[in-house]
Amino acid sequence: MADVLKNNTPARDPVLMPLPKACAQCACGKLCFPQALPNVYQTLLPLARDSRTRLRRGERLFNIGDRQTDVYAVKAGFFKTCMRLSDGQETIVGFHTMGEVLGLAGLGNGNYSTHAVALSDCEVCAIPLNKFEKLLEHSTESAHVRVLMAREIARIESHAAVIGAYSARQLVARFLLDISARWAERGYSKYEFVLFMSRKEIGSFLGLTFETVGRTLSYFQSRGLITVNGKNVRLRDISALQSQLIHTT
Amino acid sequence: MADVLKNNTPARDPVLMPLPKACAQCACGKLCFPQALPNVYQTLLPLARDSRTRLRRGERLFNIGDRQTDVYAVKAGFFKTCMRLSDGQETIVGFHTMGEVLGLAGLGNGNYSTHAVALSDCEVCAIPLNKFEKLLEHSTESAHVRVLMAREIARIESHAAVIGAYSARQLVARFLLDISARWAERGYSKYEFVLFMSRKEIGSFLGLTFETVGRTLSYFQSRGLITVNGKNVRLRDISALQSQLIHTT
DNA sequence: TCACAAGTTTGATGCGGGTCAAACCAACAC
DNA sequence: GTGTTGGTTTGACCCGCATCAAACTTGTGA
Repeated sequence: MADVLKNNTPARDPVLMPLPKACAQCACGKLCFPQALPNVYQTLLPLARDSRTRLRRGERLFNIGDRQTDVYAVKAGFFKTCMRLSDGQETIVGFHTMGEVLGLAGLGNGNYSTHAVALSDCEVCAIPLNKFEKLLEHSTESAHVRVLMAREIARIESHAAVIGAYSARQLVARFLLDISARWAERGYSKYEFVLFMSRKEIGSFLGLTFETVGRTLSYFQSRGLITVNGKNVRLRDISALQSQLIHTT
Repeated sequence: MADVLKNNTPARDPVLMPLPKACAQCACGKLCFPQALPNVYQTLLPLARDSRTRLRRGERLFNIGDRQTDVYAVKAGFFKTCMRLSDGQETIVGFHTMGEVLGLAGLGNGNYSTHAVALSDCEVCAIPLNKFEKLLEHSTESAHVRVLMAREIARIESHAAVIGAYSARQLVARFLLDISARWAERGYSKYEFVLFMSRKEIGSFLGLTFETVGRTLSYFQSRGLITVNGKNVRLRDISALQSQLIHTT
């Protein structure tokens, strides 16, 4: 939780501090605050409470409804963000990994709008809200945050549209391709990866049951499109997977 | 009135020109750029290309993929925003009415991420992007736009979660209650309203077929929860509708 | 005004995916 | 090691919603 984090940032105006070039060296590279904004690398990390905040698998970064204290950049590991529906059940609205920023939706009313739970051991930059807002007084950084938020809107809109319109096969195929693409962006193989979430979590994200997710994976395997072994997945025929997307049953 | 408005707006900065008080008089009132930000009423409208841009039913405000030129505030009428899926079909991702801002998602890459189509005759403020960005150099306005975007993220996240998890009855009940609440916010009756979209459009938004939407409305009517007559709806038992949301099956 | 297109309602039927169940496996605590 | 818990796979069944169809209503344009 945010409270346990220690503030070790300098006392002077943090926004304009010479940077420890930690962002530049960070494994997230350009993914976190992406292209065309070199200044951000120099301004973000020095604002963090602690550039090495770690969470263990299962720990929560923040809770829905809690007063927002920080904005977070994921440095390593995987998170899920969850929403609680009116009937009490929890639904996953996103999976997040290195280079992504968590907590932006909380800027709407000052409370986090989702939970964020670590799916693996994680490392984040926690940027206290007041420092973050200080950063946003600079128009370049401010514009950049708008870009991040706008992308988030477009991403979720597309997800919502797809959830309502696609079949289980289409959804699972799209999910695998999405993971693969994000993996490739980070320099890993787009063909082989480890799912960092359970079938149940995939199902919750896609609006399916875990049995259907598992069955669909088995189906793809039986057709030679992928190889699955537990959480290990290998995409054997990406274009065939892609063609699953356009074919209405 | 003009004097009041002049007071807090320095004359030399073009962004903060004394306003023609149109925003203050606008029917959107506080809904457009909501509470706690009086300055915005005074700065937004003067930036518009034309404070009386009108569209007729069926016209498009912008198209997906087009280079973004403006951000829009809806003054009157109803819009839908649509996304095109990889298989070519179009899905509705939102309905929008007076006081809501369209085009914010386009700030992500400079292109509109959805279509926006007028469902009725409409009137909008079209604010050219360069003027909008000028406005955003002021930290108050910039923060306000972040609030709008953050709310949009939370709204769509919740929509995506619900689409995947709710049954047809739950979805339609929630939809009616949502319309009702937004209607009430604008000073109209929360009990009686005219649906400004077709069954097919509701279905597209909720991930259902138009037949299922119609049947569900008929079902609610048969149970005395609502009265439907074409596009005219009257909510007769709001709490019973709300209880539809929590009851699984 | 009429004519045609589009939207709505209701019914009949079938399938995709939810539900229930059982066996198996991996992770972890002790 | 052993027990426990949670995740995975596969099968059997069935229900909610999609699909197909037909009759009807509403809207729109000449």
